[in-house]
Amino acid sequence: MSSSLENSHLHEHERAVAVEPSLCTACAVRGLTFCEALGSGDLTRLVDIAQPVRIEPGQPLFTEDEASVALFNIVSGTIKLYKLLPDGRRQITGFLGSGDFLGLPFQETHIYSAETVTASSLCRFPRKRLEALLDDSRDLQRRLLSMMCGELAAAQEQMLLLGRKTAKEKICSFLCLLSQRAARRGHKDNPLHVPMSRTDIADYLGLTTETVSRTFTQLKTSGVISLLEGNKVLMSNIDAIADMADGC
Amino acid sequence: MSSSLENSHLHEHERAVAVEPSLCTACAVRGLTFCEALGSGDLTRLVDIAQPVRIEPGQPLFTEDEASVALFNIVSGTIKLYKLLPDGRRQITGFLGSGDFLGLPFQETHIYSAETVTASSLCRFPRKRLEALLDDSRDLQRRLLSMMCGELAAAQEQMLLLGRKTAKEKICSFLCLLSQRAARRGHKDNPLHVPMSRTDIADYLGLTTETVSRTFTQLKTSGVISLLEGNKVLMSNIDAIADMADGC
DNA sequence: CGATCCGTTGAGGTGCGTCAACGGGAGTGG
DNA sequence: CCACTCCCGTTGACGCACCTCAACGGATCG
Repeated sequence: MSSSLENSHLHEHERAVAVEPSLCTACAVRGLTFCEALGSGDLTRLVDIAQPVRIEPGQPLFTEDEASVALFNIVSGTIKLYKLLPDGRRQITGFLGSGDFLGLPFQETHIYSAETVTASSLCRFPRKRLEALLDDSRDLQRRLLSMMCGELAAAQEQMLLLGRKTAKEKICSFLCLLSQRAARRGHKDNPLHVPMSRTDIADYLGLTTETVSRTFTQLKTSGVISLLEGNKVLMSNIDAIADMADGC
Repeated sequence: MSSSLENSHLHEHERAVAVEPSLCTACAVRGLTFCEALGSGDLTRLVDIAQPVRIEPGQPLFTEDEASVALFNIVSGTIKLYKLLPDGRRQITGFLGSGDFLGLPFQETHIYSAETVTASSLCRFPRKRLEALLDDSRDLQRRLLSMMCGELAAAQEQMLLLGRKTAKEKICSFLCLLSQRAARRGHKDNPLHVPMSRTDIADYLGLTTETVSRTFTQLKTSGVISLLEGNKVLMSNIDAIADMADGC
Protein backbone atom coordinates (compact mmCIF):
# COMPACT_ATOMS: atom_id res chain seq x y z
CA MET A 1 0.00 0.00 0.00
CA SER A 2 2.91 2.37 0.72
CA SER A 3 6.63 2.37 1.22
CA SER A 4 6.06 2.21 4.98
CA LEU A 5 8.95 3.61 6.95
CA GLU A 6 10.64 5.29 4.02
CA ASN A 7 10.11 8.86 5.19
CA SER A 8 13.71 10.02 5.38
CA HIS A 9 12.82 12.64 2.80
CA LEU A 10 11.20 14.55 5.62
CA HIS A 11 14.49 15.38 7.16
CA GLU A 12 15.49 17.24 4.04
CA HIS A 13 12.61 19.56 4.63
CA GLU A 14 13.87 20.35 8.09
CA ARG A 15 16.59 22.35 6.45
CA ALA A 16 13.94 24.60 4.95
CA VAL A 17 14.35 28.30 5.60
CA ALA A 18 12.52 29.78 8.60
CA VAL A 19 9.14 31.29 7.90
CA GLU A 20 9.11 35.06 7.58
CA PRO A 21 6.72 36.72 10.01
CA SER A 22 4.97 38.26 7.04
CA LEU A 23 4.20 34.77 5.79
CA CYS A 24 2.08 34.12 8.88
CA THR A 25 0.22 37.41 8.96
CA ALA A 26 -0.49 36.94 5.26
CA CYS A 27 -1.29 33.24 5.65
CA ALA A 28 -4.38 32.32 3.67
CA VAL A 29 -5.57 29.75 6.17
CA ARG A 30 -4.66 31.55 9.37
CA GLY A 31 -8.29 32.26 10.22
CA LEU A 32 -8.99 28.51 10.13
CA THR A 33 -6.08 27.43 12.34
CA PHE A 34 -5.12 27.85 15.95
CA CYS A 35 -2.74 30.62 14.85
CA GLU A 36 -5.77 32.88 14.81
CA ALA A 37 -5.65 32.91 18.60
CA LEU A 38 -2.21 34.44 18.73
CA GLY A 39 -1.31 38.01 19.54
CA SER A 40 1.68 39.49 17.75
CA GLY A 41 4.07 38.50 20.53
CA ASP A 42 3.14 34.83 20.52
CA LEU A 43 2.96 34.86 16.75
CA THR A 44 6.63 35.85 16.59
CA ARG A 45 7.50 32.91 18.81
CA LEU A 46 5.43 30.60 16.63
CA VAL A 47 7.13 31.90 13.51
CA ASP A 48 10.47 31.06 15.11
CA ILE A 49 9.64 27.37 15.32
CA ALA A 50 7.54 27.00 12.15
CA GLN A 51 9.06 25.26 9.14
CA PRO A 52 7.30 25.31 5.78
CA VAL A 53 7.13 21.88 4.13
CA ARG A 54 5.93 20.84 0.70
CA ILE A 55 5.16 17.18 0.04
CA GLU A 56 4.17 15.22 -3.06
CA PRO A 57 1.10 12.98 -3.35
CA GLY A 58 1.17 9.55 -1.75
CA GLN A 59 4.09 10.26 0.59
CA PRO A 60 4.08 9.19 4.26
CA LEU A 61 4.46 11.89 6.91
CA PHE A 62 4.79 9.56 9.85
CA THR A 63 3.76 6.08 10.91
CA GLU A 64 1.68 4.66 13.74
CA ASP A 65 3.70 3.85 16.91
CA GLU A 66 6.60 5.96 15.67
CA ALA A 67 7.94 8.58 18.11
CA SER A 68 6.23 11.93 17.58
CA VAL A 69 8.81 14.60 16.81
CA ALA A 70 6.69 17.14 14.97
CA LEU A 71 3.14 18.44 14.61
CA PHE A 72 1.69 20.23 11.60
CA ASN A 73 -0.72 22.80 10.36
CA ILE A 74 -2.05 22.01 6.91
CA VAL A 75 -1.86 24.96 4.55
CA SER A 76 -3.09 23.23 1.41
CA GLY A 77 -3.66 19.73 0.09
CA THR A 78 -5.33 16.65 1.58
CA ILE A 79 -3.85 14.25 4.14
CA LYS A 80 -5.23 10.87 5.14
CA LEU A 81 -4.84 9.32 8.60
CA TYR A 82 -5.14 5.58 9.02
CA LYS A 83 -4.64 2.60 11.27
CA LEU A 84 -3.75 -0.91 10.15
CA LEU A 85 -4.52 -4.39 11.44
CA PRO A 86 -1.72 -6.99 11.37
CA ASP A 87 -3.15 -8.65 8.25
CA GLY A 88 -3.25 -5.38 6.32
CA ARG A 89 -6.86 -4.34 6.76
CA ARG A 90 -6.91 -0.57 6.88
CA GLN A 91 -9.23 2.01 8.42
CA ILE A 92 -8.82 5.60 7.36
CA THR A 93 -9.84 7.61 10.42
CA GLY A 94 -9.92 10.98 8.75
CA PHE A 95 -9.05 13.23 5.86
CA LEU A 96 -7.47 16.54 6.78
CA GLY A 97 -7.36 19.69 4.68
CA SER A 98 -6.31 23.31 4.82
CA GLY A 99 -6.57 24.80 8.31
CA ASP A 100 -6.61 21.43 10.05
CA PHE A 101 -4.12 20.52 12.76
CA LEU A 102 -2.22 17.26 12.43
CA GLY A 103 -0.89 15.34 15.43
CA LEU A 104 -1.60 15.05 19.11
CA PRO A 105 0.31 17.30 21.52
CA PHE A 106 1.56 15.83 24.80
CA GLN A 107 1.64 12.31 23.32
CA GLU A 108 5.00 10.65 22.86
CA THR A 109 4.07 8.39 19.96
CA HIS A 110 1.74 8.73 16.99
CA ILE A 111 -1.47 6.74 17.22
CA TYR A 112 -2.02 6.64 13.46
CA SER A 113 -0.12 6.87 10.21
CA ALA A 114 -0.40 9.96 8.03
CA GLU A 115 0.09 10.18 4.30
CA THR A 116 -0.54 12.81 1.65
CA VAL A 117 -3.41 12.24 -0.77
CA THR A 118 -2.61 15.24 -2.97
CA ALA A 119 0.45 17.48 -3.11
CA SER A 120 0.38 19.41 0.16
CA SER A 121 2.08 22.26 1.91
CA LEU A 122 2.31 22.13 5.66
CA CYS A 123 3.61 24.21 8.51
CA ARG A 124 5.82 21.97 10.60
CA PHE A 125 6.37 22.50 14.37
CA PRO A 126 8.89 20.52 16.41
CA ARG A 127 6.69 18.97 19.07
CA LYS A 128 8.67 19.89 22.18
CA ARG A 129 8.95 23.52 21.15
CA LEU A 130 5.27 23.78 20.30
CA GLU A 131 4.36 22.22 23.64
CA ALA A 132 6.53 24.79 25.40
CA LEU A 133 4.69 27.51 23.56
CA LEU A 134 1.38 25.91 24.49
CA ASP A 135 2.35 25.95 28.15
CA ASP A 136 2.98 29.68 27.92
CA SER A 137 0.00 30.71 25.87
CA ARG A 138 -3.38 30.06 27.40
CA ASP A 139 -5.15 31.38 24.31
CA LEU A 140 -3.30 28.97 22.07
CA GLN A 141 -4.05 26.07 24.36
CA ARG A 142 -7.69 26.96 24.61
CA ARG A 143 -7.99 27.26 20.87
CA LEU A 144 -6.38 23.87 20.43
CA LEU A 145 -8.67 22.36 23.06
CA SER A 146 -11.61 23.74 21.18
CA MET A 147 -10.32 22.24 17.91
CA MET A 148 -9.86 18.87 19.61
CA CYS A 149 -13.48 19.01 20.75
CA GLY A 150 -14.49 19.52 17.15
CA GLU A 151 -12.43 16.52 16.07
CA LEU A 152 -13.96 14.43 18.81
CA ALA A 153 -17.42 15.40 17.63
CA ALA A 154 -16.47 14.40 14.08
CA ALA A 155 -15.11 11.09 15.36
CA GLN A 156 -18.41 10.31 17.10
CA GLU A 157 -20.34 11.11 13.94
CA GLN A 158 -18.04 8.77 12.03
CA MET A 159 -18.69 5.99 14.56
CA LEU A 160 -22.41 6.36 13.91
CA LEU A 161 -21.69 6.08 10.19
CA LEU A 162 -19.41 3.05 10.49
CA GLY A 163 -21.57 1.16 12.96
CA ARG A 164 -25.08 1.84 11.77
CA LYS A 165 -25.34 3.22 8.23
CA THR A 166 -25.86 1.38 4.95
CA ALA A 167 -23.51 1.74 1.98
CA LYS A 168 -25.75 4.32 0.30
CA GLU A 169 -26.09 6.32 3.51
CA LYS A 170 -22.33 6.21 3.99
CA ILE A 171 -21.58 7.54 0.51
CA CYS A 172 -24.19 10.30 0.84
CA SER A 173 -22.83 11.27 4.28
CA PHE A 174 -19.35 11.38 2.79
CA LEU A 175 -20.42 13.69 -0.01
CA CYS A 176 -22.23 15.99 2.43
CA LEU A 177 -19.21 16.11 4.70
CA LEU A 178 -16.81 16.97 1.88
CA SER A 179 -19.22 19.59 0.60
CA GLN A 180 -19.59 21.27 3.99
CA ARG A 181 -15.86 21.34 4.57
CA ALA A 182 -15.18 22.75 1.11
CA ALA A 183 -17.68 25.53 1.81
CA ARG A 184 -16.12 26.32 5.16
CA ARG A 185 -12.73 26.64 3.51
CA GLY A 186 -14.10 28.85 0.77
CA HIS A 187 -13.63 26.19 -1.90
CA LYS A 188 -16.18 25.36 -4.56
CA ASP A 189 -18.70 23.02 -2.93
CA ASN A 190 -21.03 21.91 -5.60
CA PRO A 191 -19.19 20.57 -8.47
CA LEU A 192 -17.28 19.05 -5.59
CA HIS A 193 -13.66 17.99 -5.93
CA VAL A 194 -13.09 14.45 -4.56
CA PRO A 195 -9.33 13.89 -4.73
CA MET A 196 -9.18 10.51 -3.00
CA SER A 197 -9.24 7.14 -4.74
CA ARG A 198 -12.04 4.57 -4.49
CA THR A 199 -9.79 2.52 -2.25
CA ASP A 200 -9.30 5.43 0.14
CA ILE A 201 -13.02 6.17 0.20
CA ALA A 202 -13.74 2.50 0.88
CA ASP A 203 -11.23 2.36 3.73
CA TYR A 204 -12.74 5.52 5.21
CA LEU A 205 -16.32 4.25 5.06
CA GLY A 206 -15.71 0.63 6.02
CA LEU A 207 -16.61 -0.69 2.57
CA THR A 208 -14.81 -2.22 -0.44
CA THR A 209 -13.87 -0.38 -3.63
CA GLU A 210 -16.44 -2.40 -5.56
CA THR A 211 -19.26 -1.38 -3.25
CA VAL A 212 -18.17 2.27 -3.39
CA SER A 213 -18.13 2.12 -7.17
CA ARG A 214 -21.50 0.40 -7.39
CA THR A 215 -23.08 2.86 -5.00
CA PHE A 216 -21.78 5.82 -7.00
CA THR A 217 -23.26 4.44 -10.21
CA GLN A 218 -26.50 3.74 -8.37
CA LEU A 219 -26.67 7.38 -7.24
CA LYS A 220 -25.76 8.46 -10.77
CA THR A 221 -28.48 6.27 -12.28
CA SER A 222 -31.10 7.61 -9.87
CA GLY A 223 -30.15 11.11 -11.00
CA VAL A 224 -28.98 12.74 -7.77
CA ILE A 225 -25.31 13.04 -8.79
CA SER A 226 -23.19 13.20 -11.95
CA LEU A 227 -19.54 12.22 -12.19
CA LEU A 228 -17.56 14.86 -14.08
CA GLU A 229 -14.05 15.14 -15.41
CA GLY A 230 -11.18 15.57 -12.95
CA ASN A 231 -12.68 13.69 -9.99
CA LYS A 232 -15.54 16.14 -9.65
CA VAL A 233 -19.01 15.24 -8.44
CA LEU A 234 -22.02 17.34 -9.32
CA MET A 235 -24.81 17.02 -6.76
CA SER A 236 -28.00 17.86 -8.60
CA ASN A 237 -30.20 17.37 -5.54
CA ILE A 238 -28.30 18.14 -2.36
CA ASP A 239 -31.38 17.97 -0.15
CA ALA A 240 -32.12 14.45 -1.33
CA ILE A 241 -28.52 13.45 -0.67
CA ALA A 242 -28.61 14.95 2.83
CA ASP A 243 -31.84 13.07 3.54
CA MET A 244 -30.40 9.78 2.28
CA ALA A 245 -27.34 10.33 4.45
CA ASP A 246 -29.51 9.93 7.54
CA GLY A 247 -31.78 7.26 6.16
CA CYS A 248 -34.82 9.50 5.62
CA MET B 1 -35.34 2.66 24.33
CA SER B 2 -35.51 5.38 26.97
CA SER B 3 -37.84 8.01 28.32
CA SER B 4 -36.10 10.59 26.11
CA LEU B 5 -36.44 14.11 27.42
CA GLU B 6 -37.72 13.14 30.84
CA ASN B 7 -34.69 14.35 32.80
CA SER B 8 -36.32 16.91 35.05
CA HIS B 9 -35.18 14.81 37.99
CA LEU B 10 -31.74 16.27 37.42
CA HIS B 11 -32.81 19.61 38.72
CA GLU B 12 -33.61 18.09 42.05
CA HIS B 13 -30.02 17.11 42.39
CA GLU B 14 -28.96 20.69 41.83
CA ARG B 15 -30.24 21.43 45.28
CA ALA B 16 -27.72 19.00 46.70
CA VAL B 17 -25.42 20.34 49.37
CA ALA B 18 -22.09 21.81 48.34
CA VAL B 19 -19.12 19.46 48.45
CA GLU B 20 -16.90 19.77 51.46
CA PRO B 21 -13.26 20.45 50.59
CA SER B 22 -12.36 17.32 52.48
CA LEU B 23 -14.50 15.32 50.07
CA CYS B 24 -12.22 16.31 47.20
CA THR B 25 -8.92 15.75 48.94
CA ALA B 26 -10.24 12.38 50.06
CA CYS B 27 -11.82 11.59 46.69
CA ALA B 28 -11.09 8.02 45.66
CA VAL B 29 -10.88 8.80 41.97
CA ARG B 30 -9.05 12.10 42.19
CA GLY B 31 -5.85 10.65 40.80
CA LEU B 32 -7.71 9.56 37.67
CA THR B 33 -9.43 12.87 36.97
CA PHE B 34 -8.34 16.31 35.91
CA CYS B 35 -8.65 17.38 39.56
CA GLU B 36 -5.25 15.82 40.07
CA ALA B 37 -3.75 18.83 38.27
CA LEU B 38 -5.06 21.28 40.83
CA GLY B 39 -3.11 23.00 43.56
CA SER B 40 -4.92 23.71 46.81
CA GLY B 41 -5.99 27.19 45.67
CA ASP B 42 -7.65 26.01 42.50
CA LEU B 43 -9.08 23.01 44.29
CA THR B 44 -10.96 25.31 46.63
CA ARG B 45 -12.46 27.11 43.64
CA LEU B 46 -13.42 23.78 42.09
CA VAL B 47 -15.05 22.64 45.32
CA ASP B 48 -17.13 25.81 45.24
CA ILE B 49 -18.78 24.87 41.97
CA ALA B 50 -18.90 21.08 42.35
CA GLN B 51 -22.24 19.43 43.09
CA PRO B 52 -22.41 15.78 44.06
CA VAL B 53 -25.07 13.87 42.16
CA ARG B 54 -26.31 10.34 42.52
CA ILE B 55 -28.34 8.76 39.71
CA GLU B 56 -30.14 5.48 39.29
CA PRO B 57 -29.61 2.98 36.45
CA GLY B 58 -31.13 3.75 33.05
CA GLN B 59 -31.65 7.45 33.68
CA PRO B 60 -30.81 10.10 31.05
CA LEU B 61 -28.30 12.79 31.98
CA PHE B 62 -28.76 14.90 28.89
CA THR B 63 -29.80 14.53 25.27
CA GLU B 64 -28.12 15.21 21.95
CA ASP B 65 -28.66 18.74 20.59
CA GLU B 66 -29.80 19.92 24.04
CA ALA B 67 -28.07 23.03 25.42
CA SER B 68 -25.09 22.11 27.55
CA VAL B 69 -25.48 23.51 31.05
CA ALA B 70 -23.25 21.19 33.02
CA LEU B 71 -20.22 18.93 32.75
CA PHE B 72 -19.37 16.00 34.99
CA ASN B 73 -16.69 13.95 36.58
CA ILE B 74 -17.69 10.35 37.10
CA VAL B 75 -16.96 9.12 40.61
CA SER B 76 -18.50 5.67 40.30
CA GLY B 77 -20.82 3.76 38.01
CA THR B 78 -21.01 3.39 34.23
CA ILE B 79 -22.43 5.89 31.74
CA LYS B 80 -23.20 5.28 28.07
CA LEU B 81 -22.98 7.93 25.35
CA TYR B 82 -24.93 7.48 22.14
CA LYS B 83 -26.18 9.04 18.96
CA LEU B 84 -29.43 8.19 17.17
CA LEU B 85 -30.54 8.16 13.55
CA PRO B 86 -34.06 9.43 12.74
CA ASP B 87 -35.41 5.88 12.40
CA GLY B 88 -34.10 4.87 15.82
CA ARG B 89 -30.86 3.10 14.91
CA ARG B 90 -28.43 3.78 17.73
CA GLN B 91 -24.68 3.91 18.00
CA ILE B 92 -23.14 3.93 21.45
CA THR B 93 -19.96 5.97 21.08
CA GLY B 94 -18.50 5.17 24.44
CA PHE B 95 -18.87 3.85 27.94
CA LEU B 96 -17.49 6.05 30.71
CA GLY B 97 -16.49 4.99 34.20
CA SER B 98 -14.90 6.34 37.35
CA GLY B 99 -12.36 9.06 36.71
CA ASP B 100 -13.71 9.88 33.22
CA PHE B 101 -14.83 13.34 32.25
CA LEU B 102 -18.24 13.76 30.68
CA GLY B 103 -19.09 16.57 28.28
CA LEU B 104 -17.29 18.93 25.95
CA PRO B 105 -16.17 22.29 27.32
CA PHE B 106 -16.58 25.37 25.10
CA GLN B 107 -19.41 23.73 23.15
CA GLU B 108 -22.88 25.20 23.49
CA THR B 109 -24.85 22.02 22.78
CA HIS B 110 -24.30 18.37 23.51
CA ILE B 111 -23.30 16.23 20.54
CA TYR B 112 -24.52 13.00 22.07
CA SER B 113 -27.00 11.70 24.63
CA ALA B 114 -25.78 10.35 27.95
CA GLU B 115 -27.52 7.82 30.17
CA THR B 116 -26.55 5.81 33.21
CA VAL B 117 -25.99 2.07 32.77
CA THR B 118 -25.57 1.35 36.48
CA ALA B 119 -26.29 3.48 39.53
CA SER B 120 -23.70 6.24 39.40
CA SER B 121 -22.36 9.10 41.44
CA LEU B 122 -21.06 12.11 39.61
CA CYS B 123 -19.48 15.43 40.36
CA ARG B 124 -21.46 18.07 38.52
CA PHE B 125 -19.98 21.38 37.33
CA PRO B 126 -22.06 24.19 35.84
CA ARG B 127 -20.44 24.64 32.43
CA LYS B 128 -19.89 28.39 32.44
CA ARG B 129 -18.27 28.34 35.85
CA LEU B 130 -16.00 25.44 34.96
CA GLU B 131 -14.97 27.22 31.76
CA ALA B 132 -14.10 30.31 33.76
CA LEU B 133 -11.96 28.16 36.01
CA LEU B 134 -10.34 26.58 32.96
CA ASP B 135 -9.47 30.00 31.59
CA ASP B 136 -7.68 30.81 34.83
CA SER B 137 -5.89 27.53 35.41
CA ARG B 138 -3.40 26.52 32.76
CA ASP B 139 -2.66 23.26 34.55
CA LEU B 140 -6.31 22.30 34.55
CA GLN B 141 -6.66 23.13 30.89
CA ARG B 142 -3.59 21.22 29.95
CA ARG B 143 -4.73 18.19 31.88
CA LEU B 144 -8.09 18.34 30.15
CA LEU B 145 -6.40 18.71 26.76
CA SER B 146 -4.35 15.66 27.51
CA MET B 147 -7.49 13.71 28.49
CA MET B 148 -9.18 14.77 25.26
CA CYS B 149 -6.20 13.42 23.32
CA GLY B 150 -6.69 10.10 25.04
CA GLU B 151 -10.38 10.09 24.12
CA LEU B 152 -9.54 10.92 20.54
CA ALA B 153 -7.10 8.02 20.43
CA ALA B 154 -9.82 5.72 21.78
CA ALA B 155 -12.25 7.02 19.17
CA GLN B 156 -9.81 6.19 16.36
CA GLU B 157 -9.35 2.70 17.73
CA GLN B 158 -13.11 2.29 17.80
CA MET B 159 -13.36 3.40 14.16
CA LEU B 160 -10.92 0.64 13.23
CA LEU B 161 -13.09 -1.80 15.14
CA LEU B 162 -16.37 -0.64 13.59
CA GLY B 163 -15.09 -0.39 10.06
CA ARG B 164 -12.80 -3.36 9.71
CA LYS B 165 -13.24 -6.02 12.39
CA THR B 166 -15.39 -9.16 12.36
CA ALA B 167 -17.95 -9.92 15.06
CA LYS B 168 -15.55 -12.19 16.95
CA GLU B 169 -12.75 -9.63 16.78
CA LYS B 170 -15.14 -6.94 18.00
CA ILE B 171 -16.23 -8.93 21.05
CA CYS B 172 -12.64 -9.86 21.93
CA SER B 173 -11.54 -6.23 21.55
CA PHE B 174 -14.40 -5.19 23.79
CA LEU B 175 -13.41 -7.64 26.52
CA CYS B 176 -9.77 -6.52 26.32
CA LEU B 177 -10.78 -2.88 26.55
CA LEU B 178 -13.00 -3.43 29.59
CA SER B 179 -10.31 -5.49 31.25
CA GLN B 180 -7.63 -2.85 30.73
CA ARG B 181 -9.84 -0.09 32.05
CA ALA B 182 -10.83 -2.11 35.09
CA ALA B 183 -7.16 -2.68 35.86
CA ARG B 184 -6.33 1.01 35.46
CA ARG B 185 -9.09 1.88 37.92
CA GLY B 186 -7.93 -0.73 40.37
CA HIS B 187 -10.98 -2.91 39.86
CA LYS B 188 -10.88 -6.65 39.46
CA ASP B 189 -9.98 -7.33 35.84
CA ASN B 190 -10.22 -11.00 35.34
CA PRO B 191 -13.44 -12.27 36.49
CA LEU B 192 -14.48 -9.11 34.67
CA HIS B 193 -17.70 -7.30 35.52
CA VAL B 194 -19.70 -6.47 32.36
CA PRO B 195 -22.63 -4.36 33.56
CA MET B 196 -24.10 -3.46 30.16
CA SER B 197 -26.90 -5.37 28.40
CA ARG B 198 -26.50 -7.32 25.15
CA THR B 199 -28.37 -4.52 23.39
CA ASP B 200 -25.89 -1.93 24.68
CA ILE B 201 -22.93 -4.06 23.67
CA ALA B 202 -24.45 -4.58 20.22
CA ASP B 203 -25.04 -0.86 19.73
CA TYR B 204 -21.48 -0.16 20.83
CA LEU B 205 -19.92 -2.69 18.45
CA GLY B 206 -22.17 -2.16 15.44
CA LEU B 207 -23.83 -5.58 15.76
CA THR B 208 -27.21 -7.01 16.79
CA THR B 209 -28.01 -8.55 20.16
CA GLU B 210 -28.34 -11.97 18.53
CA THR B 211 -24.87 -11.79 17.02
CA VAL B 212 -23.39 -10.64 20.34
CA SER B 213 -25.08 -13.52 22.13
CA ARG B 214 -24.02 -16.09 19.52
CA THR B 215 -20.42 -14.84 19.57
CA PHE B 216 -20.28 -15.08 23.36
CA THR B 217 -21.48 -18.69 23.28
CA GLN B 218 -19.00 -19.41 20.49
CA LEU B 219 -16.15 -18.08 22.66
CA LYS B 220 -17.54 -20.03 25.60
CA THR B 221 -17.71 -23.23 23.55
CA SER B 222 -14.15 -22.80 22.31
CA GLY B 223 -13.07 -22.52 25.94
CA VAL B 224 -11.48 -19.05 26.09
CA ILE B 225 -14.16 -17.53 28.33
CA SER B 226 -16.77 -18.60 30.85
CA LEU B 227 -19.93 -16.68 31.72
CA LEU B 228 -20.38 -16.47 35.48
CA GLU B 229 -23.11 -15.27 37.80
CA GLY B 230 -23.74 -11.54 38.12
CA ASN B 231 -22.69 -10.49 34.60
CA LYS B 232 -19.13 -11.61 35.13
CA VAL B 233 -16.85 -12.97 32.42
CA LEU B 234 -13.91 -15.18 33.23
CA MET B 235 -11.20 -15.01 30.58
CA SER B 236 -9.30 -18.27 30.83
CA ASN B 237 -6.90 -17.37 28.05
CA ILE B 238 -6.35 -13.64 27.86
CA ASP B 239 -3.51 -13.86 25.36
CA ALA B 240 -5.68 -15.80 22.92
CA ILE B 241 -8.43 -13.20 23.31
CA ALA B 242 -6.00 -10.34 22.72
CA ASP B 243 -4.72 -12.08 19.58
CA MET B 244 -8.23 -12.69 18.27
CA ALA B 245 -9.04 -9.03 18.90
CA ASP B 246 -6.57 -8.07 16.18
CA GLY B 247 -7.28 -10.97 13.86
CA CYS B 248 -4.12 -12.90 14.62
C1' DC C 1 -49.53 -16.14 38.44
C1' DG C 2 -49.79 -13.36 34.36
C1' DA C 3 -46.77 -9.81 32.34
C1' DT C 4 -42.56 -8.05 30.97
C1' DC C 5 -37.79 -8.04 30.05
C1' DC C 6 -33.54 -10.19 28.78
C1' DG C 7 -30.61 -13.62 26.85
C1' DT C 8 -30.35 -17.55 23.89
C1' DT C 9 -31.09 -20.43 19.89
C1' DG C 10 -32.84 -21.71 15.27
C1' DA C 11 -34.24 -20.96 10.35
C1' DG C 12 -34.03 -18.27 6.57
C1' DG C 13 -32.85 -13.98 3.94
C1' DT C 14 -29.78 -10.27 2.17
C1' DG C 15 -26.41 -6.55 1.79
C1' DC C 16 -22.13 -6.42 1.01
C1' DG C 17 -17.68 -8.93 0.31
C1' DT C 18 -14.97 -11.92 -2.81
C1' DC C 19 -13.27 -13.25 -7.06
C1' DA C 20 -12.77 -12.41 -11.73
C1' DA C 21 -12.86 -10.01 -16.07
C1' DC C 22 -12.68 -5.85 -18.80
C1' DG C 23 -11.71 -1.10 -20.47
C1' DG C 24 -9.56 3.32 -20.41
C1' DG C 25 -5.81 6.49 -19.16
C1' DA C 26 -1.00 7.29 -17.94
C1' DG C 27 3.58 6.20 -18.19
C1' DT C 28 7.52 3.84 -20.67
C1' DG C 29 10.33 2.19 -24.04
C1' DG C 30 11.38 1.12 -28.66
C1' DC D 1 4.15 6.94 -33.47
C1' DC D 2 2.82 2.62 -31.66
C1' DA D 3 2.99 -1.47 -28.48
C1' DC D 4 3.17 -2.79 -23.80
C1' DT D 5 2.41 -2.56 -19.03
C1' DC D 6 0.38 -0.93 -14.92
C1' DC D 7 -3.11 1.12 -12.28
C1' DC D 8 -7.70 2.41 -11.41
C1' DG D 9 -12.59 2.26 -11.83
C1' DT D 10 -16.41 -0.48 -13.27
C1' DT D 11 -19.37 -4.45 -13.76
C1' DG D 12 -20.96 -9.29 -13.17
C1' DA D 13 -21.54 -13.79 -10.71
C1' DC D 14 -21.47 -15.89 -6.54
C1' DG D 15 -20.85 -16.72 -1.49
C1' DC D 16 -21.09 -15.71 3.25
C1' DA D 17 -21.17 -13.13 7.65
C1' DC D 18 -24.33 -11.04 9.76
C1' DC D 19 -29.25 -9.45 10.02
C1' DT D 20 -34.23 -10.54 10.48
C1' DC D 21 -37.90 -12.89 12.30
C1' DA D 22 -39.57 -16.06 15.47
C1' DA D 23 -39.83 -19.01 19.44
C1' DC D 24 -38.51 -20.24 24.09
C1' DG D 25 -36.87 -20.22 29.02
C1' DG D 26 -35.53 -17.96 33.17
C1' DA D 27 -35.67 -13.90 36.19
C1' DT D 28 -38.09 -10.14 38.17
C1' DC D 29 -42.21 -7.80 39.65
C1' DG D 30 -46.74 -6.22 40.75
